[in-house]
Amino acid sequence: MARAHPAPVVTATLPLSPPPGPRQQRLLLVLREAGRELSARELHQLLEAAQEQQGLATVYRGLKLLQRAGLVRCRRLVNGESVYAPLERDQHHLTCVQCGSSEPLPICPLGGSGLGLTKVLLQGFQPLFHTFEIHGLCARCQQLQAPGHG
Amino acid sequence: MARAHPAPVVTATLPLSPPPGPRQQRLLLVLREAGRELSARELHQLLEAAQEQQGLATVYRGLKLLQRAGLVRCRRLVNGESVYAPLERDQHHLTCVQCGSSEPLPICPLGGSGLGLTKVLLQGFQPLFHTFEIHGLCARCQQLQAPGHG
DNA sequence: GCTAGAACGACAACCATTCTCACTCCTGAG
DNA sequence: CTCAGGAGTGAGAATGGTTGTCGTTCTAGC
Repeated sequence: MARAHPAPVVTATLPLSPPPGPRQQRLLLVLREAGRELSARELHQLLEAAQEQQGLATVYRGLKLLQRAGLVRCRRLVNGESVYAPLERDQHHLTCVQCGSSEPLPICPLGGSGLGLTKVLLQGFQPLFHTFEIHGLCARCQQLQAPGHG
Repeated sequence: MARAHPAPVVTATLPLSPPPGPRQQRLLLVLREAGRELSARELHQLLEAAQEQQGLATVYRGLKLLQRAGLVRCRRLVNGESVYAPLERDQHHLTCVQCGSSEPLPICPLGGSGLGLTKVLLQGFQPLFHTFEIHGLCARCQQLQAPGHG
């Protein structure tokens, strides 16, 4: 299965990248419908279940395109896995350095109103998305690590 | 080479973790003397050059201990490598999603005064360090990607 | 039908990190 | 001193997410 898609369908006003093809739009749709971040593998499996399978390499390629097009954001979990979400979902996390668990953090350092950064700071850099994460010890791991407990 | 170090030397007032042993103090010293973030492999090589070699696995173990002790921070580069720096070096970055290059960003979302977060937000979570990163396209990659150029 | 070019899928390769396990060193007891 | 127990370590294998390779398939144009 391979195609050189004839006509792009999305026409968002993006600053740089060409609009994604239909395969990438599928990826974006699945990401939007999922209530949470998805890894490439999960995305691959969900597409397979929906009988719209793409090869794993294609999923990775599509995610990279979507990222560069400013439609998808990405972060790395402690276990090395990358997880993806639509750009508009501005969600950050508390991550435990001990057990790797990750829970949502209901604040955004940029106020949720996009990137409030001056051009002076960016120096020609075109921002697409940002990641903010607080690393520390979750309540459970604090107890396990406390003296006089284990 | 193995040792069950008899007496800890560092006595910082840390909230949770026991103070690191001498091997971990070596790691921390090298990180502090280096003007930049170091990967585990670089750290391993620098120690070797200083005739204080530690096995790579030991370096990884020590970095994890230092991280949990609140003495070292860590972030992942685009290529999958983790780089480490002393906690007190509060430095964030602009990272290009295309070429992976990473340049310093002279701001901190928390104002550089440590973690300005309320306990309500943290919910029992013990913060150790934070990461903030803006992902986008560097000036070079914008030009290469612009229509009418390539 | 035929050619050129782009996208794709399957699978191999890559590489940072973690795991395993035998070994060394330290400590404490006799 | 000698011995046993335990923690820390080093070398190399194993793990696993991601990327590279390469032959195939599709579309467009003629």
